[in-house]
Amino acid sequence: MPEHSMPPRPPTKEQATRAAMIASCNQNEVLTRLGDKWTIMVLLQLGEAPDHRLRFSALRREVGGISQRMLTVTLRMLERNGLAIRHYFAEVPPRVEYELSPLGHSLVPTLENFSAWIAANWQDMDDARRQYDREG
Amino acid sequence: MPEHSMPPRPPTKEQATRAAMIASCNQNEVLTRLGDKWTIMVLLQLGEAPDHRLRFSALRREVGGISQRMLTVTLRMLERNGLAIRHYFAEVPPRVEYELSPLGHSLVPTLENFSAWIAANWQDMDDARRQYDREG
DNA sequence: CAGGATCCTCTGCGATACTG
DNA sequence: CAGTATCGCAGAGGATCCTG
Repeated sequence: MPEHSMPPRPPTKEQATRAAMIASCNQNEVLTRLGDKWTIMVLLQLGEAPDHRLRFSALRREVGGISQRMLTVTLRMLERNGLAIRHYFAEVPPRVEYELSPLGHSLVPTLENFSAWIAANWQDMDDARRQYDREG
Repeated sequence: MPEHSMPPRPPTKEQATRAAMIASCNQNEVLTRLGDKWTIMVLLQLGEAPDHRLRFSALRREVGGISQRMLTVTLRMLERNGLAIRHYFAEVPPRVEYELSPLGHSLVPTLENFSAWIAANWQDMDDARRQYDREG
């Protein structure tokens, strides 16, 4: 079964090929979830927002370049893992706000470190890259 | 052009669809490179190693679960971006050691934070996930 | 407005085989 | 030992169209 389409509410299978995934591999596993660029960007934006809270469209604008699909998927994943809370308002044009949970909020400082490092050092990386490429 | 095979020494094209990628988007760009799980794992392992230095096979063992191909690709990318230094010894069975550059080393503390956060909180994420899935 | 359903295109990455 | 070269496929993720 190709399994196209967006993940229906219970997103996907959780079992890897082997259930034998203890501590060390969990690190690895979790890194895979949290490490992708969209997740980090979304968490950072929520972290910066007033009340650590933004509605869908605002979040999408802030993150920039993310498709609606990926934002949905990313947010669903954050909600599922307890990092974000979804507030749904059954208004006439529906409004949905996403808020960092305390757990999610506790991750923000680390991500901001990461972000700051990049801001401070991407030039150096760029230079190194250009030199590497020139040398062939 | 399908472009299979491993990236020849100058790894790949660097230009995105638009060259118009200034500051904010660079963040995004860099996150894509550094954010993947293998890169982080490799940097962490090198950071922990004596002299921040390990040979290829040792590194592969430490990281665990990484294919030889991905380790090569990851290391090449770290070298290209000035985060790691490749030391080649033209011995009879060749030996290659990878060492963190000062730049690469400066990133390690942040990654260790990340790692520590995961170790401290993956249980909570797990619980949240199970509950989310139960509720459907 | 928020997001589900589809379709379709890349590419990440493992498996495998070969070399200096 | 530390790669390089290929093949091949599952899955990530964009573009679109459609609703409550």
